Formats: sequence, C-alpha cells, structure tokens
Amino acid sequence: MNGNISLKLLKKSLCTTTVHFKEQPLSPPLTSLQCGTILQSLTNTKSFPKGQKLHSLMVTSGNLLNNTYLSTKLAAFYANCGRMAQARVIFDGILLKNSFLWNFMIRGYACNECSLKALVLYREMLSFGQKADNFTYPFVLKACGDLLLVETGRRVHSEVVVSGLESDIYVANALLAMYSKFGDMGLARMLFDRMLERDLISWNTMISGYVKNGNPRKALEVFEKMGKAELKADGTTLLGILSACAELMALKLGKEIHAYVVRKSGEIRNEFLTNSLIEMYCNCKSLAYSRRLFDGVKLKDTVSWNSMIRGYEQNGDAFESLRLFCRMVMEGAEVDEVTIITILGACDQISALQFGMSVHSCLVKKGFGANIIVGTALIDMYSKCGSLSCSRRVFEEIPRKNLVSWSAMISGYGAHGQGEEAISCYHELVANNFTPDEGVLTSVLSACSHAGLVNEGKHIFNRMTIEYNVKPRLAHYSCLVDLLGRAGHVHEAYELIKTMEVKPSSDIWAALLSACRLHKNVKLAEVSAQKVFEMNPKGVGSYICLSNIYASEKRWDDVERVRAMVRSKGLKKPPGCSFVEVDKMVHRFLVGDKSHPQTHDVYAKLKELNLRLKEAGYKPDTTSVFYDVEEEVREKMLWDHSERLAIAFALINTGPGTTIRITKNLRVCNDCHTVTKMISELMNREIIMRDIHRFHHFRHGFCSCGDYW
DNA sequence: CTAGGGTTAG
Repeated sequence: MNGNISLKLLKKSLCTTTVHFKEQPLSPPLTSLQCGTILQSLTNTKSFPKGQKLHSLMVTSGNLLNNTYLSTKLAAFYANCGRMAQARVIFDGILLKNSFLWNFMIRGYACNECSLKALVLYREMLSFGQKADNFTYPFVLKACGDLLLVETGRRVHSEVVVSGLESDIYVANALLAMYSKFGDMGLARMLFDRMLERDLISWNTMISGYVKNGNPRKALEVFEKMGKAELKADGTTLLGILSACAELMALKLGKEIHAYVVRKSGEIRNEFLTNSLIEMYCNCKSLAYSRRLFDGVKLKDTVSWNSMIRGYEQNGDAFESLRLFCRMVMEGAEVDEVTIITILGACDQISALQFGMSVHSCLVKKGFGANIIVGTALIDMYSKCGSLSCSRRVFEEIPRKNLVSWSAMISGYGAHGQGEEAISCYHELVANNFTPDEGVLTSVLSACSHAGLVNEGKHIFNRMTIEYNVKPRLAHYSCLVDLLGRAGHVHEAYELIKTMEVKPSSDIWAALLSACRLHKNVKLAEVSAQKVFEMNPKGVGSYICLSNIYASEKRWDDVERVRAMVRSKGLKKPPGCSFVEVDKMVHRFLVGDKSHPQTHDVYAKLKELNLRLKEAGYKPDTTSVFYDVEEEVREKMLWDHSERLAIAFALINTGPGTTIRITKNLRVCNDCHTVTKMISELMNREIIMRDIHRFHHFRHGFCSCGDYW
C-alpha cells in the first residue's frame, strides 16, 4: 500500500474521531513530512485537542528531536489556537528561529489579548537580528493600536517607512486601523488618500473608524466614494453603515440597506447584520420594524435581546423593556453585563427600586459586580429610584473608580438637592488625583444649581478652564444659566447667554425662560420664549411655560394666544404621569386616570385627604392652572394630578410608616408640592418624589428642597 | 502566516 493513501486515512481519522487515534497508536511511526502536513491542516482548522495528541505522539516517537522545521510548525499550531503558554515553551526551545516563527508568535500574542507581550517579542526579534517583514508589522501595529500606545505606534510607523513596507496593502491597512483606534482619523485619512492601491478592507477600516470616532457623516461620505470606485460592500461595510444610520437616525438609508441585505442574502452573510438592523431601527425610533425583525430571528443571541430591550428602554417604554427581559430570562438566553446595564436603566425610568434591587442581587451572583460600568449603572439606578444611601454604598465598593462613577455619584447628590455633599464628593475626587472632565464638571455645576449654591458654582465655572483646561461647553453654560436664573439673577443669566463663546442652544434659552417663570419676569420670558420657539418649534414645554407665566399674571388673552400656537402646530402636551412601586409592581397613573382597578378607592382616599388638609389650613394654589375658569373648577383640576393619585394609591396599599416613592414625568406643580408636604405630616409618611428635574424628600411637613426648585 | 466587524454608564 502506498504511503499517500495511509496519510489520507490518518488525516481523515484525525479530523473525524479522536478516540480511535488514542487507542490505536499508529504504526509504522509517522515520518516528519507526514507530521508536518497534518500539523498544517490542524493549524488551519484550529483543532486543538487533535494537535495536542499529535504533539505527544511526536514526542514519544522522537520526531521533534532536533527538528526545527517541525518544532516551528508546532509552535505555530499552538499560537494559532491561542495557547500562547504552550507555544512559548516550544518557541523558547528552538535555537534557529526564522521569521515565520517570530511572526506567528507575535500574531498569537497580538490576537489573544497579550498585546504587550507581542511588542516585547517584536523588540526581541529585532535585537536577535531578525528583520521585521510585511507579516510582522500588521500585528505589531495592531498591538500598538489595542494598547493605545500612541508614541510606540508612531515609532513603529517610522520603522515601517524605513523598511519601505508602507505601501504593502496589509501594512497600510493595519496603519489605518491603528490610527483610527488612536482616534486620529485625520492621519488615517491622509494615509488612506495617499494609498496607491485600496481594497475592501481599506474602505471598511475607514468607514468603521469614522463611525467609532463619532463621525458618522464622514463614514457615509466614504461609503459613497466607495460606491463610485465600484467596490461592492460586504457585511462589514454594511455593519459600519448601519451604525452610522443609527447614529444619524437616517431611517431612509437604513431601510435601503435593509432591502439590499435582503436582496443579497445569498452573497452577504453576516451573523451580526440582523442585530445591527434591529439596533438601527430602534435608534430611528421605529420599534415596530425592530420588533418584526427580532421576532423573526429564530436563534436570538444575547445581543439581539439586548438591542431590543434597549430599544424599548431608550424609547421610554420601560415596562415593555422589563417584560422582554423577563421573557429573555425565562427562555434561558444568556444575560450579560449589557443586559443588566440596560435593565437598570429601565428601572430608573419608572423608579422600580425593588425590581432594581433584585437585579442587583442577580448581577452579584453572576459575578458582574466588579464591572465598573455595571457599578456606575447601579449608582445611577439607586439614586434615580430615590435611595441615595444605597448609591453611596455601591460607590464605596467600587475599587477603582473612574470619572464616570464619580460623576454619577455627584449627579446623585445634585438631583437630591444635597449640594454640599456633591461638592465635597467633587473635592474628594480632586484629592484622589483625578482631573475633572467635562462630565464631572457638568454634574457638579448642576448640583450647585439644584442647591442654589451660586458662589460655589460660579467659582467652579470660572476656574474650570484655568485649572483643568476644560473649555465651558453648552452643558456647562446651561447649568450656569440655570443656577443664576433660579437664584433670581435673571439679568446676569441673560448677559451670560449674550456673551458666551458657543452658540446658545434652545435648552439654554429654555433654562432662562423657566427662571423667568419662577421670578415672574414677563419681559425677559418673552424674549427667551421667542428664541426657544425659533430654535425648537416643536418643544411643547416652552409654550406651556410661557402660557403658565401669562396665566399667573391672569393675562388670559395671551394664554389663549400661546395655546392657539400650540394647536396650530399640532403639538400636544404630554399628559402628566406618575409611577409608584408596590410589592415589586410598578403602577402608572395618568392625570385624571380612572383606569386603575382600585380607582374607586383611590378617589375616595383623595377626597378624604382633601377634607383633612383643608381642616389643617390648606389653601389651594391655583396659579398652576392655566385655564380661565371658576376658582372651584380650578381646584378640582389640581386634584387629579397624577402624583396625587399615586400617593393616594400608595397610602392605601402600604403599611403605616412605609416610605412612598413617586416618579413623575413632568415638573411637580406648586400646589402638589404643598399638598405633599402636608400629607407627609398628616399621614406621618416619608414621601420621596422625583420629577423631571430633581428629587423632593418630604418629611414632617417639609421638603428637602427648602421650596427652592 | 497577514489587515477591518454589532450591543454597554454621566
């Protein structure tokens, strides 16, 4: 029988069964050539267990002794399987290392999260006198990129130039990828434009580079040019473009890509594409499209679930998001950190504290507790659900805090009106040798504005550029305008807007408008309202704010004029809506809601409360009602505000002394604020209420905001 | 032996 056939048989047995091979040692022994061929095929298929067996066979039969050729192949095999420790043992035993071996080892390290070792080995290679070649550089550059070693990367780049390999397409593409990881798209673009030859990978690298660096428009531009260059998009291209569409909410293009994917489903296969489409539709607020795709996916992976769950969460449907999460768990899909982060986000929207706490214990069991993003999401969840002490505890337990976790903690204090704590947390951060970034500064400035800490806020604002080299951006100006305006310095706020270095946004004018409502400055209110209407004609909140101002001045003609504007634009005021959690169930009440099963009891409770409050001296403050109607009607219009329904419901369904937590989608009105203070005293309950801006802690007839909000 | 690939907190 000739040797070729037995070799084929052996190959076959290795590829199909492993038991057979182990039980029947091969005889006669394999030649080195045979071993080499088999190893090669095992390397290509990454058949680790089989290769390991062949390895032991080669050791016992002496094939490896003094055989550099086979040893090299074997090291390459282990490296390709990502078994770098084993590869290294063999590598170290080889005296005559050729470039193939060096390259394979560097690649192994670079592709298996040992980028630093890849770089060390690269330097070793050079000092051994082995020259780097076109196979070496791509992985060295990848390692530099992954480690974000900008200086090292540049040095390797210059070595590439010296070696004359800059025009090698693999090397050139690796350079593009490296600079895009560094965030230097300008340089990447320059290299890309200078390339004499570009392939699909070059284009894809540029597209995904622009997307990852927050420049989706440029990504689309490159995509368009790519079409002109008559290059056909593949799955990777489309992934990048879909991300860009999602980012830009470019539904039309997204749909075209979708159609293209369906049309080319024979040629373009990419397991990620459907998830990417789901994500794109979610971002474009087309939940129905997403859901249809999602429901059609037979084998939903974690990412499909995550994207869909997040879609609902981001589009304000926290309930559907939580329902889907429960389904995910029941169907046995694997929950990961991203799922948890998303679900915690859904919990904060509706203040589902108890649900959030059970997610907390679940994530600890799963071992996600050490993930800093999860930790930060927890801080946020607890503070948004009204439990700042839990936030602090989670915060303390994060061993290596980053700026985002600090920022979340500071924001938490801010939202709860604890300005002093926010500032001391900020000082703590500085004392821990962190340099505040934009986000941290926004959080602390916002905390100052909630607590009315005018001098502290101004001080931080004035020093941020000098001390931390952070130029004030819109968010910072917005906080400062809010801070000044709320504290009654509306003219100073106005001056600030007029002199600020960035173009004021509609939000900034809206902050001033809101301050004008608080301090009854009709003239300036009209100026700022005009600006908001120009810049954000669909923002219904500002029309309401202005008409509230007129209503409080009893200028009913003006109220009607503004209301007519709202009508003519076809805008609708979102109905007031409050959430309250009882026994792990979150209940939702709309203004005037009569749909809840316990409606009857709730309204009876409200009636009883109304009487008792009046006995206690309550006088309704009807200035928040902006209809020109009889006083009695106006009073009634206050009484079915959603937060009151929620409070009444909670009073009925929870034991004496239980803290009540309410979350409202709009700002709490003056009268509700007064009523809640009184209820907290009368019923001896702590009521924690979150409105669209901040928290109010009501206890014994007082609110933590000190009526400053 | 080579380069590029979707979801995550303020």
